[in-house]
Amino acid sequence: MPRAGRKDARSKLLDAALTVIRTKGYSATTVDELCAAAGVTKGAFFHHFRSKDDLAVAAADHWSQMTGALFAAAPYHDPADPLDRVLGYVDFRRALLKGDVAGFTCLVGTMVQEAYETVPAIRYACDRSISGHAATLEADIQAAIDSRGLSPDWTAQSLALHMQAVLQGAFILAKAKGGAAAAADSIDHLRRYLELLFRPDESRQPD
Amino acid sequence: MPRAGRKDARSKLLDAALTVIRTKGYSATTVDELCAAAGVTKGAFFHHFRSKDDLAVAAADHWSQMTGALFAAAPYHDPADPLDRVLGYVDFRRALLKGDVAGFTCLVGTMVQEAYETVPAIRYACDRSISGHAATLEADIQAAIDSRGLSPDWTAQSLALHMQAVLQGAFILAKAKGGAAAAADSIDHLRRYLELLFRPDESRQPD
DNA sequence: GCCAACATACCGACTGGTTGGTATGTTTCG
DNA sequence: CGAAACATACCAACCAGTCGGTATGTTGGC
Repeated sequence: MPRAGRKDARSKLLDAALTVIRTKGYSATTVDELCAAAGVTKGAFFHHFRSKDDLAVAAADHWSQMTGALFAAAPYHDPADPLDRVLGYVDFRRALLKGDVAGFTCLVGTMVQEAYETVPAIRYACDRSISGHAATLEADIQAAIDSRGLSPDWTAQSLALHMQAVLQGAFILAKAKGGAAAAADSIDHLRRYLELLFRPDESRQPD
Repeated sequence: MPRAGRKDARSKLLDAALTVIRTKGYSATTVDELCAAAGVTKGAFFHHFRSKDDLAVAAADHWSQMTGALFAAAPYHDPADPLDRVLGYVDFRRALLKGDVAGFTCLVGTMVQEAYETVPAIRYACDRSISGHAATLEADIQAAIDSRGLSPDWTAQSLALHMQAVLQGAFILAKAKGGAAAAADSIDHLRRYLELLFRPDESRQPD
């Protein structure tokens, strides 16, 4: 166990991986670069990870933990109405679109694009991260369905995944356009969709 | 000018780039690999392209041309009601989700994720491709707005881009899950959103 | 009609730097 | 001490890009 308080090489490498890989992509990121960004040597890298791909899997799991803690502590869980919790989640995601593009985009969305076919272990880790995060929304979505007596022809799970798809697509727009504006617009459309699904009357526009 | 009928090295390299890069990602794709897939030599590669990045830009433009022709010739332009044309586009995109994941995912969405920060020229080319394609939907969306006398607080352009975001996000889901099912569900949600936006009455579910 | 001059398309061996990974110390801590 | 946590030195494979050369037109002057 490393000394508490001071970060060990493994943690520094994982933290460095989050920023470097989100900036340059996975394949273009070299082990030396990762070591330099983390302030450790190559020996430390291969002491903690068997290979670069092995670090990618660990980084995806680390990402799941970091984001899991962030969303678990976020205030959107507070409202009594489950729909407000779901909409609060969307608002929370939208509010995260600040600063550099690399700062708010998704590690696993980036990595799975490059490695889905060539490195199955990375694909599995990214799927775990995305699907696991989506699953945290399912209960609130289902409660919103039940509270309004709806019986839709879609599932809470598919809507939760769709929300992730919109976010991932918004990140691609942000990368292509070099800014968050289009991504924010897309998240606004997602919010509007949820309003229309669950509050068709109130959200109808006047003639 | 190359002999008509026989493909020249440049075209073969661009065609090979579409499949290889979509399968392995841009950075992980080597020039030698591209040459092997195209059946040409390295000399031919650097005769036609100054660098690997130069080919990426040309491949993005080639992608725009190929997909532009595909969508221009598609039957979703036929309906008289502009909303039906927009919905027809979504149905057409959904119907394209067949075969291998690499076969239906997007070249420029893949490339921009890796190169948005490091190679500006590639980012511009990918933005041109995505935004140019989205622009082909704007007129129909605007006509659908006008035909129903709506005055929404969103623009036709933002909705067209949102549709691209959903598609790009759906591709990421497909890559993470190793199949098209989740992507198809997401596109279904996009279609439902459009129905709710433009036909709130008819698409209301019965109590 | 003919040939020199030039242009385009392509070939493939070669290079110099880079990359993931290894082998072998050294330090730190219980 | 002994093992885990690093550090240093090194390597073989690989990779983008180069370069001299060939084959096949194309153009223009006489």
